Amino acid sequence: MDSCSLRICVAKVVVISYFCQPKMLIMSVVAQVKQATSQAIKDLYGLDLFPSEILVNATKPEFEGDYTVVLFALVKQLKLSPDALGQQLGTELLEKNPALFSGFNLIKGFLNLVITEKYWLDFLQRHAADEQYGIAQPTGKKVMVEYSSPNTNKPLHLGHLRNNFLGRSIAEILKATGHEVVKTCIVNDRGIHICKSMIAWQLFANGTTPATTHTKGDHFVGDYYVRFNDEYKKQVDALKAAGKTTEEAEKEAPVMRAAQQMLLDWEAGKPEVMQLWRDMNGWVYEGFQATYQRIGSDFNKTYYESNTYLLGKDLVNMGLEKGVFYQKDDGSVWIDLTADGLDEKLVRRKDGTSVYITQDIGLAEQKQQEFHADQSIYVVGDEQNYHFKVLKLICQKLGLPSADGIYHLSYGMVELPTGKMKSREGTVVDADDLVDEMVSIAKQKTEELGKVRDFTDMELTGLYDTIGLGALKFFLLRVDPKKKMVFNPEESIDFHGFTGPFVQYTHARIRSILRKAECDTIGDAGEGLLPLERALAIHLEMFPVVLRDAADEHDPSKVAIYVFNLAKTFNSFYTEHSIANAESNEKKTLRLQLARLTSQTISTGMGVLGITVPERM
RNA sequence: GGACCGGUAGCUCAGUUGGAUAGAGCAGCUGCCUUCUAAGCAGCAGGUCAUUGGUUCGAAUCCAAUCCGGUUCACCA
Repeated sequence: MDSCSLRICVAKVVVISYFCQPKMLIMSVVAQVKQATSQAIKDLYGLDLFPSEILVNATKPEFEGDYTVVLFALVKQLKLSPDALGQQLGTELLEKNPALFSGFNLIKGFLNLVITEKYWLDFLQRHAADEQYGIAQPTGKKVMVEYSSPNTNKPLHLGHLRNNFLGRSIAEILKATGHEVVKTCIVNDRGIHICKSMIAWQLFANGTTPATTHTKGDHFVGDYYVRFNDEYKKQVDALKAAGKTTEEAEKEAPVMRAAQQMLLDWEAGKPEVMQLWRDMNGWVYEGFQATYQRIGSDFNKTYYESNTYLLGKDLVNMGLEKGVFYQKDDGSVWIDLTADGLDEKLVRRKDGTSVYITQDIGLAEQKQQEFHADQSIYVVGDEQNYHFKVLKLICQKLGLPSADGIYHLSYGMVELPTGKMKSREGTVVDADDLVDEMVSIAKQKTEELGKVRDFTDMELTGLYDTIGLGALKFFLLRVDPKKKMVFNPEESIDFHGFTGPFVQYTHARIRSILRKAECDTIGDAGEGLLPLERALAIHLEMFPVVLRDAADEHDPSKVAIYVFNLAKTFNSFYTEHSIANAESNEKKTLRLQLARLTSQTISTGMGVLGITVPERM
């Protein structure tokens, strides 16, 4: 099989259970509504319910109110009519929580509650100038996130971008929710696929290098990997034409034999092979580094398979002693997972060498000893779901301390409108090319609009990168990671609607106002919240909860969706009400608070997605 | 064959610990720039939530079966 099925990306994250987090100074509105409702039911009917058992939704726009308690479940337990229960509960809630509720109405089984104006005004006053809004206090928990994890035989492609953006983002989300994060990467720098590039280089390169050909190193090496496969196919065809079966031809093709010999030489440490291997990997790393820098990937610790591929051997012995593993007559070592609904799995070949999963067992243990993380997240494609299920199970059976913390953040493949990307058909979308194209379209659109003609060249370059990469990252992160997604070049290049540039644009507009308006957010905000002002405040208040949900579910798309809706809400408000020329000083203060907190929240939200937001665009 | 994942508007996606008339964006159609950036806003149109049956006050959401698509089950990584 093609070597692109190697572990392409891996990342580990530790999930911290909710109750471990320090209490937020102020509970979210929804939490308060649940709490108050729980208390009211206890006082009125003597029924003890956890706040979490009470269903509270945002009130639908067509009804009056901010949040809604769904009564049906309670109706049944309390044997009351929805109307009677709603009236009693609404009255009680209002009476006991005058600072929280200012009114209620009842429609069928839904108790719609109006939150007091003062609550929202206090909320804005408290956070308007808070640059840390949404950022949680430290939890004391440590999480490892392993992501990116490339092979050194070819450049990064579109699939790697989803992995890199996800890994980086989940790391930032975990940081924002108070966890200490260690970002790691495992580089697959050895094996038959690397040898293929090396053989092709020896045969066809005439000693050229990235420097002499002015080629980015990873692309240079990738070209020889392709060259190998071309040559291999040619030789196989020739052998078949000479009467060999397909199987024989594939085995006997001279380039394949040479690659296999080279792998043996590498394992034996043959000096000239090692030198070539180091040189070519060096070229690749230089290329990767450039790409990583551009897309914003970085790592606290990089592991190399050439160092880790022998790990786990002692753990196999331990497993044999413990009786977790068993040995077959031919000497190979296995674990029987049929009782867990899985199959038997080989952990050591009959020749004594270890297999992929054995290395991973060893590496999990090494990471644990090195960093003592509470959780270890692997950002790896869903084609390896089975692998990680088995990995965790084996580690658990071995009783390794790292076992329970293993979490596979599995994501779906990125497909094109025409179907899957296939290197043989030349439909692989190269990461560098794609980034270049996005940036160049950002340039073109920006020039068309002509709003930043006074920018210096350096500022313009920065802006194009911000917008082009923002569009790309947002496009890949706005979808639930678990699901496969279709990358439509035309749609992804759109800068309108549910896109990164839409959110960035909203931010730039707000910043423009704040620059001119002297940011006067302290002061009397008056009374009489208008519907759009209230809607924006409600939206802003949800941010910390959204971040926490995204962390708990390892899902950056929650943040992307939130931040888009926030921008949309702001834009409606912006169109309808003037901020700088508000009807009164109080209104101006209030709207500046709203604007400032919105820009801050957009900035933080986009920040955890790895997207920067411009001051102007 | 076993296991797992998915099927929601023409397209790309939200919504799934069961709750109000299933939501966005794009594409299509109407309006809105002498006023804080129109990369924007307001509106129209667009649905058998794969199919069938079940559970119940209530199902896109839960259960069963079926159809379709994908991944995986290597002495590959």
